[in-house]
Amino acid sequence: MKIIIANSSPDPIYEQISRQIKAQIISGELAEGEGLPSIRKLAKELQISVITTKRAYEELEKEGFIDTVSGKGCFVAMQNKEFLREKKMKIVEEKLGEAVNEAKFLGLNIKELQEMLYLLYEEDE
Amino acid sequence: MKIIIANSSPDPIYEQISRQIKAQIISGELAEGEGLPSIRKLAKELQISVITTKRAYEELEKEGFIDTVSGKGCFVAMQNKEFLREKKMKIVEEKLGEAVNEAKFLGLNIKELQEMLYLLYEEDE
DNA sequence: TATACTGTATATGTATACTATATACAGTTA
DNA sequence: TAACTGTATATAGTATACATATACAGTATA
Repeated sequence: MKIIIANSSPDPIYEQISRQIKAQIISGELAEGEGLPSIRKLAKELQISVITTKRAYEELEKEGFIDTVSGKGCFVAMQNKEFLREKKMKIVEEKLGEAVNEAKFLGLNIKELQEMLYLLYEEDE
Repeated sequence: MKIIIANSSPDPIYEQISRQIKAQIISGELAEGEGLPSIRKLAKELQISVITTKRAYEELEKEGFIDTVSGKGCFVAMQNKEFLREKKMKIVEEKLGEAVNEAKFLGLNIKELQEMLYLLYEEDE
């Protein structure tokens, strides 16, 4: 498994790790049921503390991307497509909700908002 | 000018102030060119430090809602409607942009996003 | 010009949250 | 038992955010 830590990045190490693993799960690069490196192994490889890798894995577990079994290891969760989809929706919904609240406060109507969304989406295709 | 500070609120004082003033400017309750209470006067009234009111005003100036003139005071900015609109758009765009990035990363298409947006907007009407 | 207002700049205290850690503990397998 | 897994607790360093006092500088006007 490839993980790259940039010390120059403003993002915390544990987040860099969990983000990269999450991306690999979503893209299918990491298959369902596949085992992840143990927190110790990964920590050694990346020259960081066990606690930090643990925290990265914790994030992933909280979001349902992996299952972790004490004494055995961490594994990519079996996720039926629908469940994964729900999870994605929820993440985006949160962000979108903030935008909507702001828009309402500022008096933008739904049409304006939709147009804006469309433009932003097409922007860098 | 009415400003209410809730010590129970998790939001910092300066933000409570700037948010309320911003709302009053947007709603027209505070007219263009109208003078705001001086940072000292407001600070005394709210029983807080001058620096805190100053900070609230700074926020407002950064966003273009007020103009502040050293030695004279702070005034609601002259804002042609178009300019105000642009500003609103920019604020919302930022939030919306985050949502779009997340959506793309997660592989949601524009149609799904638009639907989600619509539902969120209609939600609490 | 003196006075009484305006906003400004600097240095400081405090609290809180975040990141990362060491180390001792507990489960699993062979 | 040995060698691997993850877990829990206590701790330290750092960064950031919030609010402050106080000394400074611009402006108006009596």
